[in-house]
Amino acid sequence: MMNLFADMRSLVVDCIGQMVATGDLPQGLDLTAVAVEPPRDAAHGDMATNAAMVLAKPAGKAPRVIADALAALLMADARVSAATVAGPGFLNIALKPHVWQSLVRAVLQTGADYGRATQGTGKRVNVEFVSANPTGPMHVGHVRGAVVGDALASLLSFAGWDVTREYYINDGGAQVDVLARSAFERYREAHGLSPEIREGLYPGDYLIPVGEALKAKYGDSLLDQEEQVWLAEVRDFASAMMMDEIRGDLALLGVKMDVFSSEKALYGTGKIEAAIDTLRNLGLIYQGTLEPPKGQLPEDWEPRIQTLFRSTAHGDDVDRPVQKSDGSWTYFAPDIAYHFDKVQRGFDQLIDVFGADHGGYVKRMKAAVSALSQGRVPLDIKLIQLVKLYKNGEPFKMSKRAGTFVTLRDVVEQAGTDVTRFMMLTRKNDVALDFDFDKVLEQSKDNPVFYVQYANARVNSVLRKAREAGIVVDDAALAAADLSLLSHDAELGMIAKLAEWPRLVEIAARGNEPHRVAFYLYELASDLHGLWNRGNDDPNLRFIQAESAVSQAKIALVRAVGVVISTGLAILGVVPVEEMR
RNA sequence: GCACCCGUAGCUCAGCUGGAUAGAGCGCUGCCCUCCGAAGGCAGAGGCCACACGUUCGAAUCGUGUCGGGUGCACCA
Repeated sequence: MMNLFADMRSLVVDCIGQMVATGDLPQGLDLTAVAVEPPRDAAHGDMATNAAMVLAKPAGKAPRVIADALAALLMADARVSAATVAGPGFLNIALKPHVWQSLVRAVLQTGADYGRATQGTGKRVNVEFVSANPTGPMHVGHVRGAVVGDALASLLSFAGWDVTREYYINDGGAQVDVLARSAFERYREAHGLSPEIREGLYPGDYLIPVGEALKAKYGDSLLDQEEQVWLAEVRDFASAMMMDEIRGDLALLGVKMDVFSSEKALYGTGKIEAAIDTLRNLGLIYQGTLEPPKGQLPEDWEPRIQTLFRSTAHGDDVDRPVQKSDGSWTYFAPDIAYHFDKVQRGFDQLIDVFGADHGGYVKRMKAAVSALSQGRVPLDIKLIQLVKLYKNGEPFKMSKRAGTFVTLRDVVEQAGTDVTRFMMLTRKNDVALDFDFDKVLEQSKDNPVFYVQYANARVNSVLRKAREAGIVVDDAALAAADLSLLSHDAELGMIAKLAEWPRLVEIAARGNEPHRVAFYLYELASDLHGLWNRGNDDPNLRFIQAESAVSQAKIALVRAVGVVISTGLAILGVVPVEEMR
């Protein structure tokens, strides 16, 4: 796969090897810190390496001495046009134009696979995200986590990982009982009785259809029964309906899960016991009493003997209870079992996408996975910060349907799937994000979604115009074009941006940071808009020229940009538009 | 009180394993359509990268501490 930065790094490493062979450098050097990167300032050349500075100390030589020798060796390579030493020992490398030009051909030939990385090849990763309680429709808070999780999964897949998208249904706790009671009131309502939506129940209108469905199924047979009679059935019925609702919400966002795992399904199977026993066999389970929390003491605090997990042995601040004093499991216990299950399914890496309010949960979860996998499986937890909604500059927080919160459906119906998804990725996950309904629909540079889409539309516009002019612009013809005609600095600069794509994918995938893709696409779009407009001043830079061969070369570049935009947008789950309107 | 996250231009934010003169958008100034979409582009002004020490050839980036802001803190999920 075409990755110029990786190629040049290999070259640098080869040259270092030669210097070792000739005795100019000692053997056994650690080369992991040797990097080949785009220089911050384009005037410095095409690529820069820190090799001489990194190796200076272990080699016991001045960086510039190493750099000079390295430069001479690099110059012998057919791809290198210049290798100059600068500053404290940077080695700036300039590539011959044909190297850049051939990259365009490679992009056109590999198409949507250009930039695909191999760092995850042969490895399996599980990305757990959303995991909303099945007690109502998804709300704004879930949207960002859903998009980030889904885009991250796509990104990792593009980086070679075998990815499983997974949803953990929290259907085992007290809140599904609350759901059942709330639904029961709607069931009474369906029978013409006035519902008593007491404090603590879910008031949203979305439960009205659940009440009606209960009536359709059970008639009036549950009406005068005690709670203990109907609770379990109504709970299962209502949460199943809510999961259908949630699946619909996910579909609206374009998210497809591979696996839904149920918390409730863990109970009674012995899985929780097995997970805890595994920890016990490691000597990490004991009976004990926790210290009271520092600071203001809860009023009803009293020391209690509980079953504790020695999470402090794996980096946590305090040990955590897995069983309450009455012997029942805490929420943490099935979570341990669930993660144990994921470990046993053979994943090489686990990722959890949680809301920022779960920050206090991170250390204990990592401790559990570390213990259960004997340190084999890393768990990365991405905490997703809040989304603040605005409309007409005012905070926007009520929904017609749900009453107390804005639903995912509210957002997607107003902003559209593509806009919503892209906007959710315009911040890194641990920073709060403002989402302004007016701004995201605005057609201006201020709106990154529009800006990137506009660039893609311009690519298509050029292809369309070229066809009208009788120029052959299918990918095969463009790949066969005489790309040596792309010799202008502006064009070579555009290619350099395309060359960054594989590198960007690697960096983003390594850090589990899909937002980097969105930022890259914005920069790529900016470069294209810039190149486009330079045709105003310099007719030689216009894409469609009098000579067909010249046009083909220039259009090949434009098309290559379009390929990368499409590929990047696909990772984000955004459909590229062909034409603005 | 403790833990985690954040603190970069007037505003909203990028900044990968430490690298050369710290970037983008908005806003502000001034330019560019006889030209493939100006829904764009170019240029300019605007910074003690919260602060202080430390590590190093080199720190916005790593470490420690301080100050601001947010979030979470016993058998709740």
